[in-house]
Amino acid sequence: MAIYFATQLHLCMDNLRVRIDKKKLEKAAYVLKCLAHPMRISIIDLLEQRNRLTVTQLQEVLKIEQSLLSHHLINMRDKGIVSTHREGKYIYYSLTDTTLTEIIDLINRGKAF
Amino acid sequence: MAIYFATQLHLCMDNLRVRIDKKKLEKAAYVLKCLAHPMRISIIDLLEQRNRLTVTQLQEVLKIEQSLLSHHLINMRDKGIVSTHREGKYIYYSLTDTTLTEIIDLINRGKAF
DNA sequence: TTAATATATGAATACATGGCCATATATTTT
DNA sequence: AAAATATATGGCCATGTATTCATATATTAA
Repeated sequence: MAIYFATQLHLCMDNLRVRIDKKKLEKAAYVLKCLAHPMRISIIDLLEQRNRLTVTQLQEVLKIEQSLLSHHLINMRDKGIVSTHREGKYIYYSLTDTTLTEIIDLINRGKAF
Repeated sequence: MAIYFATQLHLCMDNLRVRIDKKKLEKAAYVLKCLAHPMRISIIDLLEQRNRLTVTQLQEVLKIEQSLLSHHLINMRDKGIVSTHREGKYIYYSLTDTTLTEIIDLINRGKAF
């Protein structure tokens, strides 16, 4: 009876598969890990409002230490979430993908959040 | 000149604010942290397909060690991402919020991922 | 009641991350 | 050229996370 049930479970799972391939799973986890921080979510929210901001401008709004902000920004840049553009002594940061703002919007509405 | 520019930046940032309140930021980061793992993304993908699955069923598809899967599931349950329901010796896991599947869908389409 | 199955828990360990500080580099202003 | 400004980097430490292993608990089957 136990064997029967187990077999049944087994059969029943035969056509169930993870639909996302391994590479994409890893990339997604990698990027989500980067989203998963209050400060970085804030940065995304700010960049959504202004398109591009310098480190100093972000620092002014976020009120955090310069090097900490820099670490966060470079983390985000390394993961392809933001891109940079230098203009004189300023470096402008902007979002690379609107998917992120959609995720933030979802978060703002979701029950789980 | 430098002072003028700095002042200008300052003024320009006056009406820029993070639009998400602190509590929500923290909750979002907390939940996203939980999404940010290949195994847990896979679990969400599977639960989206079947509505509810036992640990054994998940284990069979994911081919990972029992206690590791258990740790992941309990992590997800603690964060309100999944809920459980016991039936005899089986414990069924299911998703609590469709926001998550929307996020997974976004991930599947987004450039950044 | 004993054995088997399903699931959870806890300790141990390795590794990653966040935050802080000091310092380096690039650019501009004086 | 020197000082000031904007940004990045690297070391350090504390804390968090993933994984494994051993063991515990709950339920059902024998």
